[in-house]
Amino acid sequence: MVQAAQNRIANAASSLEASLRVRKNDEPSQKSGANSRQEILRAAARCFMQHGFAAASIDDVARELGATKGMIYHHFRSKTDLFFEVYRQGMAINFAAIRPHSEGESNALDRLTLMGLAHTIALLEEQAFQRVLAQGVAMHQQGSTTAAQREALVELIDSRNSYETMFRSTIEAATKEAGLSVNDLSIASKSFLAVLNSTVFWYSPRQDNPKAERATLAFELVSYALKGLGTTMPEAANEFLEQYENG
Amino acid sequence: MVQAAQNRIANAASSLEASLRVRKNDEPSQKSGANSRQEILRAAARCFMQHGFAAASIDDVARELGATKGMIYHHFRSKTDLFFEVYRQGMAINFAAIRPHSEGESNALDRLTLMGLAHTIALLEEQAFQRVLAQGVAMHQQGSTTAAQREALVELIDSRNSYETMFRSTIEAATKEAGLSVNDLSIASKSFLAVLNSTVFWYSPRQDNPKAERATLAFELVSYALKGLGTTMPEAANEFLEQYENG
DNA sequence: ATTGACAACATACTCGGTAGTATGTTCCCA
DNA sequence: TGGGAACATACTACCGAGTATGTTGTCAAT
Repeated sequence: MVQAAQNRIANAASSLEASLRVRKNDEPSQKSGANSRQEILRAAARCFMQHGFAAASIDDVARELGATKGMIYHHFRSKTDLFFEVYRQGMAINFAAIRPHSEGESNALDRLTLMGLAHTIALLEEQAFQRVLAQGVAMHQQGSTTAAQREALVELIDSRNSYETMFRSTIEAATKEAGLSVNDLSIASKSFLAVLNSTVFWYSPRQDNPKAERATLAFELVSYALKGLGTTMPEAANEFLEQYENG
Repeated sequence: MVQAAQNRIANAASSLEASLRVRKNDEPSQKSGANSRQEILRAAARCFMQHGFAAASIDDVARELGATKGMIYHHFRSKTDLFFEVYRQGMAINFAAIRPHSEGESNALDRLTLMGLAHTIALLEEQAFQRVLAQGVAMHQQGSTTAAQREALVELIDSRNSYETMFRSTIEAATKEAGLSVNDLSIASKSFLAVLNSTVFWYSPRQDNPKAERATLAFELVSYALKGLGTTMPEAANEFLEQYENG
């Protein structure tokens, strides 16, 4: 089941990239088409970020698009479904960011470092989606009415757990390989991610050079998180960040 | 202005302790009196924690107390005011927890460690209030109607900033005294607190021995946070935790 | 070219929930 | 005994989710 959830998330990720590519190649003001769904998701992410799920209204999202409720409800069954899709997309972005580095042939510490850097940069580049993830799904445990919503809910929770497990097992491997000072693996994993995720609450992008700023911020955070595990930043980090700033 | 805010927060803290003491000495089922205000705050904190500010209704809070709206609005002007008071109380709890250790005559690293431990334990003991703090006040920036509310808002923000500054300056002092590996002081402070605060999102108390569990959890978290700064837990931690578990 | 059918919205409406208020009611205390 | 504190009850007004229906463009078949 977790694997199925991951596959669906991965599909959502690739369809996201596809639609983004389509939008670039199409006419600039193409209003119709399947990418309107993507615009809704982005606008919804901003609204949910600003006001929270309950306080954000469907009309707010529509207004941000210069549209009306009818459009939203043409693409999504309910406000809850819309929120879940935003959440899925956020998770898909994160999975797409770290997966390439979770299976590299290098050692575990390098993998962990690159995963952390990629995670943090994805966080900084998609703040809106990430703050929706930070809001969590706990609130919806109470009042998910339909069966499909409950199903979607456990899928999101599975996906989030699977994501954290990827970090935890990499930390575990690195602990064995490099002899880190990890006492409680669960607490260490939570703390590691907490450091990286903390940016969404206080980072506001500067104007001059966003890419360089994100790179240095990610470096500082991952450096702190690694020191918390009892190790230091490996050389592989510099290579990755240079590639990011140029690519 | 910041100092004034701190004083008012401190007053709220001592009045909290006073009312708690009063409740213990009074008859067990004393319904009337000034402590009903405290019960409202505790119930409101639980509701705001579970559903978030917007989704939690005044009737929910009243129902949790076996009362009705009229009682709530007899003590608080509006839902926003109630939230602000919960927030103030949460900050007051935190200030009361760490202040004794922020002015001890020991070295900066000891002070930082004890502040971190006290902060984390206060977090674990008052989850409801702390999750309200985590929700933040950003949402209310938009729609604070009355002038008094806007004033209260900046006071809360000042208070929060003042709290973080206490940690930041202690980290700065410890960096100079003990030569920590802190590059960016601001990022280090944010990360330090992020590790300690992360518990509110995933900690759920066990039944057997809550005090011991909190002590070990706080130890692990502060240990991680200190390693992130490039140092290790000093001996003063053990003394503090033993005193906590017995006192 | 015409028609019909469907997608992609906009408009107008219903309806339940909730913040806030206005008005009792009870009890205590001066 | 009367006045106010500490509530409960009853009511209003509004906002927002969801729905029902109208409108427009497009495309495909005939």
